[in-house]
Amino acid sequence: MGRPPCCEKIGIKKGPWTPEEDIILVSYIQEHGPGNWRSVPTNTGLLRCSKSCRLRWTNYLRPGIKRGNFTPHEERMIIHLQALLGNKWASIASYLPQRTDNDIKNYWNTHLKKNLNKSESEERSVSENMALQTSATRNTINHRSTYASSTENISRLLEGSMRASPKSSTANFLEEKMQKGTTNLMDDHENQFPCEHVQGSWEEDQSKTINGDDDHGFLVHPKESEKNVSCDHDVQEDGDGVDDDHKNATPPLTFIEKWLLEETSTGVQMEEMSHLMELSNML
DNA sequence: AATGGCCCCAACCGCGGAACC
DNA sequence: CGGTTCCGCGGTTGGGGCCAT
Repeated sequence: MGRPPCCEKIGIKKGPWTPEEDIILVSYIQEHGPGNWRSVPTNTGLLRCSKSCRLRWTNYLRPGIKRGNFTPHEERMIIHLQALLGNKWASIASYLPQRTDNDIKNYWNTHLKKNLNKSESEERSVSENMALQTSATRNTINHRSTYASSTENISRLLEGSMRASPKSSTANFLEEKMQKGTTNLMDDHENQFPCEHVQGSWEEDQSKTINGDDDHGFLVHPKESEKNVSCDHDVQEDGDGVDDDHKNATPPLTFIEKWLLEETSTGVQMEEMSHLMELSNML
């Protein structure tokens, strides 16, 4: 006999998650920590399969997720990493720990791939840098509100829920939750996951990060992360990039890591980029 | 105001490898 | 060791929102 079945197929709810379900899931994970997804639907009473719970958590509810526009720096990183790694979204996401693989995949499919194809067909001689600048400009003009954190994210969900429907008992419960201080849910969360962007024990193999601001985010590859876990801040909107700790990181850096370090501190020149691409092809 | 088309993204599906018994 | 299930990943899609007409 192997493991017992994940979940009953019958009676499983599909489709968008409601704020109530989100709260139930978050509350449960706060208490028990992520993992053992099979037991989540059973213990919470959620009519969702374990897979759906895991997906909802990792792609949406997990602390430290940055939502909204991708910065030009993130865009560059994705383009580079995609060129180097292919469609290994999970691997790419490990270099952008505030973003989920799903987010990156979506962004690639809806924005970057389109832009790259377009610029390729229009004029192959025009540098990629130009295309990126155009894209970055569009980004700043056509910006959407950025979810600063999952806290705000859930707050929004809850607010929407309150407005949309007369107060149910669940809604009252949720509102109570929200009114207890500044979203106690996430305060508690902060206690349980003191470093939001570091997933720590619940996903040991996830990358641990040390962040700069949007344009200068700094990160450490998973394999080096244990030494460099830092919990000094939430999702940052300021800071200026590489700090001394990282410069002093002793383990040998991979090619990509080296490039990322260079990239974050100096910006990428197109010649360097093409050179790097050549190098990576040779590897 | 109504309608249709397009865009975007959250969520689902299916697969492969890992884990468990 | 083989069978069964879990977990994570990449690809795909459904539907809501936005915009032009």
